[in-house]
Amino acid sequence: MTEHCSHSDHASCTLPSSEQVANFLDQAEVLCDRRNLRFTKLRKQVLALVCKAEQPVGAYHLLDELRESGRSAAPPTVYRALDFLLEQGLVHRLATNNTYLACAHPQHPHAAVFLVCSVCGHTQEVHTEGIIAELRRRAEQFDFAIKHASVELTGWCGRCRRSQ
Amino acid sequence: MTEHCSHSDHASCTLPSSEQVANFLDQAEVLCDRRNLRFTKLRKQVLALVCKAEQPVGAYHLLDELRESGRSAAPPTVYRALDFLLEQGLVHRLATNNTYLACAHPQHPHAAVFLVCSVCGHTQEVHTEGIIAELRRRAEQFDFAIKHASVELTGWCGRCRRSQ
DNA sequence: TTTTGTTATGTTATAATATAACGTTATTTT
DNA sequence: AAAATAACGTTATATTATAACATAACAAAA
Repeated sequence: MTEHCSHSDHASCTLPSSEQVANFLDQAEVLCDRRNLRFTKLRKQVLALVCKAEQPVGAYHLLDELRESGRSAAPPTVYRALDFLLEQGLVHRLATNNTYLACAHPQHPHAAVFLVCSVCGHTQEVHTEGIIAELRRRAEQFDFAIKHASVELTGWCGRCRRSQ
Repeated sequence: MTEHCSHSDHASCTLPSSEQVANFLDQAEVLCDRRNLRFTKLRKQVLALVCKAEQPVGAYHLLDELRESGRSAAPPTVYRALDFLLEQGLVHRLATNNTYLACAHPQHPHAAVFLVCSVCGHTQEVHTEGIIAELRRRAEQFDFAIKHASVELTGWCGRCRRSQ
């Protein structure tokens, strides 16, 4: 698992080129091995589907894809796999639209900020530790210890704004 | 509608004392009048229910309460009222747990940060314009214009932390 | 290397959350 | 008063997620 993001803009690293997907899956396998967890065929397949999607996907979309692949699958099939991947920090869940996307930086646990375009659906994971640290400080002032930060910013991406 | 919060800690102003609820409903009515919108009996009743709840409530809980009050109600009844109240900034929706709570400061549109205790459910609206402004700046760096910020911090409140 | 325990998955059913569609009532405007 | 608009009633259904229990796969111990 690489430690640093090679992108200049600090946006999502999980672009769906097949090479990147394959690399990401390999890294996920290493990560699970190190944690003595089973990166089963199902989990790998679900992660691959999430990973190669251009945009965050819904659970039932993944379910359809699993079925199309020939596998017998029901809702618990996909939710259980997603739960595992969420716990391991390999995917994120967007609460505002009930979708899942591959984590850009599974190597170290992190809270992330998501920019969700309400027009085209394009979603970008931005990792700004500064923001999260500031939120943590503010929460502490209220005697509150953050376990999970859901920061989802919905609006218009530049592309959609310019094309009206 | 008062312009400034009287609390020292900048937490939620909507505590469920009946006096405060009545005051809040009056303010909501004034706000709707000024906007030439109808603060109907249903909308008032739903806002009252949200407002007097000690914690954020689910839509179907509100539905039950409407029915208990003798009114004929179905899911659209409550969702339509909630949609209106959301649009007017009188209530917020928490995406992480599908609940609704009265807005602490409906007088001016604002994005808020929520501290949600995963143990006792206690939820606090914190209004830190600094955080939201900073998020907006960060988003701008990505050519992104925020329409809505969902910032929900889940964790342990001091009370639950101290009692383990 | 069977036995045993644990983890993961299959399967059916159902819970929980939310909206579509269309008819009726109430309110506002003309 | 008539027409237009907005709100609400009602039925049905879509969407998202979990409960519960059986079977299979894997790991650890004997």
